[in-house]
Amino acid sequence: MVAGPLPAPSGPGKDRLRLWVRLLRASRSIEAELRERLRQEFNTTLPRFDVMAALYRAPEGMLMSDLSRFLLVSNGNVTGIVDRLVSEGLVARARRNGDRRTSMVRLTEEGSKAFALIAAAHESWIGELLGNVSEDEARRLTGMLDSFRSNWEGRE
Amino acid sequence: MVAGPLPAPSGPGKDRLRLWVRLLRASRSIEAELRERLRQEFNTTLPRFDVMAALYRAPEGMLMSDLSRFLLVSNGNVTGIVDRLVSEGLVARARRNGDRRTSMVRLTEEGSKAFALIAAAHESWIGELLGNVSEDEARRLTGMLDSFRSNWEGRE
DNA sequence: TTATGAAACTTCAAGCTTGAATAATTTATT
DNA sequence: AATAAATTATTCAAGCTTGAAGTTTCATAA
Repeated sequence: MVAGPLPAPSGPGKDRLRLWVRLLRASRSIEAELRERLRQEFNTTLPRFDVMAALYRAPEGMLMSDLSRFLLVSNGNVTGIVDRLVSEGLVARARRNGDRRTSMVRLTEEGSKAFALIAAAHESWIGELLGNVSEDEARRLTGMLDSFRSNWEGRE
Repeated sequence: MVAGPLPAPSGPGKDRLRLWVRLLRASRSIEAELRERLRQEFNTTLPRFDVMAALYRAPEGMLMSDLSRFLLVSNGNVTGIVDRLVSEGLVARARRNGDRRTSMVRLTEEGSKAFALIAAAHESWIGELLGNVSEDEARRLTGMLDSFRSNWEGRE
């Protein structure tokens, strides 16, 4: 699905196909670089960073199902990642009184401190990796992607 | 750092960070939808589709290392995916006279026919999923991503 | 030639990811 | 209350992905 070294395709719909290919290659390139740096500098992974980032914004904690919905991944997936974060002492599951099926997942104090460090590095990496996109261009692109998202939501 | 409803992040570099988050969410949403349809309609996966797409554009075949470089994935990864495609009869490894370390990987006739069908569906799915991005907007976005890519390449 | 190193590919362990199946609990219905 | 249905989370098998280590082959040079 990634673009090829051959004659540029043309015809109806080709512009959108080409856009998709560029979008995918860009996000894969950046993701790969972030993954590499997270591993080298902080000995962690992108999925763990994603979970911690979500929890960092929710000091009161999140349900497992909130996490999987927010991160766009499956329930079983989150279970495994949280398991590992718990075993590293970065995250804790807290029993709830109301509903015994669920538990609130939140960062431990150690997890919160660790994340703050990683997040600062992460933000500067993004600034570097997207350095040749001007802030103005970034805002315009973001706007386009927002309008895409608003039309996307409500699918399924 | 007061707890509570999180203010939209602001400050230097926040626009790029926000752009990255949107980019990632957009491509993950679309990828998830494509994966689901490939599974339901064609009983295949996105990585297999990617490999077949690359080979479809190279009738003379590709080396394993060409494939992994082109697809932005590791060598060992491609080995596994090609193994499965070979066992399904969609792809073949052909010995080369010159260099016995390598083999040319190419689509079988069956693989080529199968891919043509899937690719047609894939393109129409993209047209649908990106339907609310106008062709003109698609071209502009593509242009921005292209300029990003050209600055990106030459890293590492 | 023979050693040395580089290149192409595979194998492996660990982790990520999914969809399906299951278990536990809560909510709704009768 | 008793039953049925829906919700929440975990478990599981299969496949994807990586980085590192290992194998085979080729290229270079001493």
